[in-house]
Amino acid sequence: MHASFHPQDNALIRKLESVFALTDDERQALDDLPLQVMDIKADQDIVREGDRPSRSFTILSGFTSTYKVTGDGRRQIVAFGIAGDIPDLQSLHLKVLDISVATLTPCRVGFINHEDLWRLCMRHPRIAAAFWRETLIEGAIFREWVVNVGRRDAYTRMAHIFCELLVRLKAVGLAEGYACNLPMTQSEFADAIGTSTVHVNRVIQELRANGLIELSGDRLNVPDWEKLKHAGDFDPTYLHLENAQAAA
Amino acid sequence: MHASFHPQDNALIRKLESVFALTDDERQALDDLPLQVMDIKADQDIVREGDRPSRSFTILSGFTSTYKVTGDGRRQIVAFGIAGDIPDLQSLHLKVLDISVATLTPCRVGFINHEDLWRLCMRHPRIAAAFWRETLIEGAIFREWVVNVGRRDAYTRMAHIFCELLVRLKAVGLAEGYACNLPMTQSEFADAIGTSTVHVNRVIQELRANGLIELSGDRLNVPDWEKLKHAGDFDPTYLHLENAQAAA
DNA sequence: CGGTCGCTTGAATTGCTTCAAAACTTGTGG
DNA sequence: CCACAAGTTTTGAAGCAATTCAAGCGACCG
Repeated sequence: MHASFHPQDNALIRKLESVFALTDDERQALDDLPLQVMDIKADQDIVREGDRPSRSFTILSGFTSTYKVTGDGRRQIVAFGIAGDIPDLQSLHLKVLDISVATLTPCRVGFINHEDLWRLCMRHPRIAAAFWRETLIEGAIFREWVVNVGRRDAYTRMAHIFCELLVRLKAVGLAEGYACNLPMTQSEFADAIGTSTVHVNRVIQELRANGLIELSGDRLNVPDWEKLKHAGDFDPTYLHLENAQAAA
Repeated sequence: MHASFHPQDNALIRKLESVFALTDDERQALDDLPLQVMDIKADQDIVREGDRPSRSFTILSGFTSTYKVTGDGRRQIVAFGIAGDIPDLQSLHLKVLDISVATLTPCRVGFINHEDLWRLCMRHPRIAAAFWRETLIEGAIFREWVVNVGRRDAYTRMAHIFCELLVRLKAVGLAEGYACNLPMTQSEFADAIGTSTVHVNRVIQELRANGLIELSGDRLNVPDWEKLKHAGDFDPTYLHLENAQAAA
């Protein structure tokens, strides 16, 4: 374990605590969970499609992308990972990974052996249920992305992604009001919304010109949340957040 | 419960049995699971976005579509349901439904109270794990659909969907060789691959002209599986089938 | 200070949409 | 058993959203 890491830095535990009140027993079990903490630089694959991992990892800090590559080499990002997420939790049940996960920024991640995860789930059914629930929410986000890419134009799609990221970051305390850090490049956004980089650029400029976003460098600010929500056809229900005001 | 229904008709139990060998105890618990069997005619919503169901349902026979509708009324189908599936199992953990499920054909479905499902999961952790696993595979399919809609052209997309449906139907014994029943209309396929109905029609004709599919009425036949797989950029890994030959 | 990476702009091209209408299929009631 | 209605498939033509290619600009970094 990394010398300077303490359980209270674990965004995953903080997230679980926000869903339901942990008993002392559960809290202890989570604190005791062996975590191999590792710092990874930006633009590195953490796991790759085809891997058969014996452990999963939680994001302690930083941003990741979950992606697949088509036969002719086109990349599609299917999810962004933020602090508290376990992007490859599925590998606990599904032996072969069908996705790759890469860092978008330098990341601190905590690897957890599947063996330890299993033990935790068996002894603490409510924690098992919470993990299951997390994977179900992840699934709900995938569904919304299918809709986004399948039935919305590029302008709406881009606005939708901004909405989703802001709300998710808010929910884990990584947004200040209607502003947050977004380290993705336009080319990464393009791979997420299924368009070309050039078109993402034009659409972002349009959003800017319409006063819906202020985006410079890594910083996003949303001057009029209701307008952006409307432009992005965004309804946060699918994120299944408990504290609904985070989704306001 | 419907008079003429017997547990051995339950495609869900057959599917679980194909994943791992059930103990007598588990088998008994599944057979005893109270199931409210219902026959539903074609093109009916079974559950709707926004519902807060106290039960889930398994498809005993027939086909369903899982869909969402955008603000401007465009429909996107995010999944097709076949016998053995539990399209709204997520509602066990997520109170508000973020999707609607409709019948594509007349369907026989079995409703299971969440209460009973919870009891089953608590007493039989391996069954709970199998259900969790099913939802994870569903998630893997959503991811592949994001890639399909985001990064493949309409011709490839259509071929991909045919591949996926054939393999899934094969896995539950609903295909004969490389042929199966596909009751979806071209307009439903369009909503699944995120294009217009007109374009689906042209693409299907192209697939036909290239000898990749024979499709008439509800019947699909694939004369050259390898060619269709290649045309659809299809790799069945993401379906996570245990008996790999089903995916050959 | 030169090289790499990300952002921006313009112009030509294209895959797909939209609109419109005809041909075919299926189910229903007289 | 035929006739009609309703839904589905097919075809053509015009239009557009987004792509591709190409080049210039700016910022950061070794």
